[in-house]
Amino acid sequence: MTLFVGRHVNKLDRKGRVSVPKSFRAALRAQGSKIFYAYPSFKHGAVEACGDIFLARLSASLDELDTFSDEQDDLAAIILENAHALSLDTEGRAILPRELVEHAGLSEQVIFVGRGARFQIWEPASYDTNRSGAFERARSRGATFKLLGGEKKEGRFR
Amino acid sequence: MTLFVGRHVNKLDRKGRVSVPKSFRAALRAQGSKIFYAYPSFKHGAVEACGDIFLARLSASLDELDTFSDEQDDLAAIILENAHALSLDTEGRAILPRELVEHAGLSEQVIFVGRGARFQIWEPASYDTNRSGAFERARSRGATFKLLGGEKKEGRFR
DNA sequence: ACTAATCCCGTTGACGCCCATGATATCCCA
DNA sequence: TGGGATATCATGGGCGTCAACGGGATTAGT
Repeated sequence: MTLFVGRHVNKLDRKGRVSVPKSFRAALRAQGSKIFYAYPSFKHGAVEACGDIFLARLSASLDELDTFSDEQDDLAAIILENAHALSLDTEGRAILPRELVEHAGLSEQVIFVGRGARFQIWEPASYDTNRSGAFERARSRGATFKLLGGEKKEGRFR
Repeated sequence: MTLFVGRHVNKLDRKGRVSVPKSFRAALRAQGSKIFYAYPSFKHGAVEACGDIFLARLSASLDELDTFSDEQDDLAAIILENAHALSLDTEGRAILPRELVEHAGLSEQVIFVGRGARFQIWEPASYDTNRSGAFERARSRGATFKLLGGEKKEGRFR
């Protein structure tokens, strides 16, 4: 399975290293990635990251001439510009660039959050503040699955 | 058959392990899953679970959205984020994360409930309460089945 | 030579492997 | 048809292994 799933709390040691969760490493390996790409989230004070597959989608979107949305192209370009290619040491740890640590306000503990093709890295307190309500919001608006069928819309980033 | 069918009562031991019913394990294997994914149910105080196939659909539905649309509260994203990838030991048992145990109020006994592509894990008392409620509601509406026929198994029922 | 990245070990604790036991269901044969 | 033998699954617990972690040693880069 090439997907990033679930939440994992790990420590950021004083050398700036953090262990990437084992299941995330497995997903990266399944994507053929020996490294991963991390960039600041523009929606939140968090780090966002992905493997080769998602990055390739971003790149491909810029190469298309018939752009659907200039806004999307801008966002893709911004990500590619601000992405750091991070490698893993022999124990499966990565060193987070200072820029990203500051953007996300990371300290001792960080939480990895799987979101399918991507994942995020949060300061636990920020994560609680920003995301703990999402579950409740979804419930209260009576969220249900609509699609889940085999058919898919033609979208970009495929 | 890759579907989860029927009800099975199993024990949650003091290590937090629970045997996944044999037929459910067979369904997972038929899906090609050596693991399964468990997450808190939105509607009920229960654990919901699925195999690779369902989870891959969730992720695909996220990819169909514009990549940068406001996906934060999307149901699929929330599930991916709250899901735990659980593996089975040699005996076919999984350890249920504390978060899920608490959400469902599980104690000594749990009941596995097949729901087709997914299954649920309930505290037996909660299940009985909820189920009898659903039964009453359906009967008072004079509900009829549109699709396939109804119940197939005689199981625990109160 | 100084800084930073990578490697290498030792420690710790959780979880996966293993075996032994119990509880059912199935079969076989007198 | 009854009852013992067998197979299968669920359960309990001991123990080894490995992932996460911390820190020292080594290499690389400018």
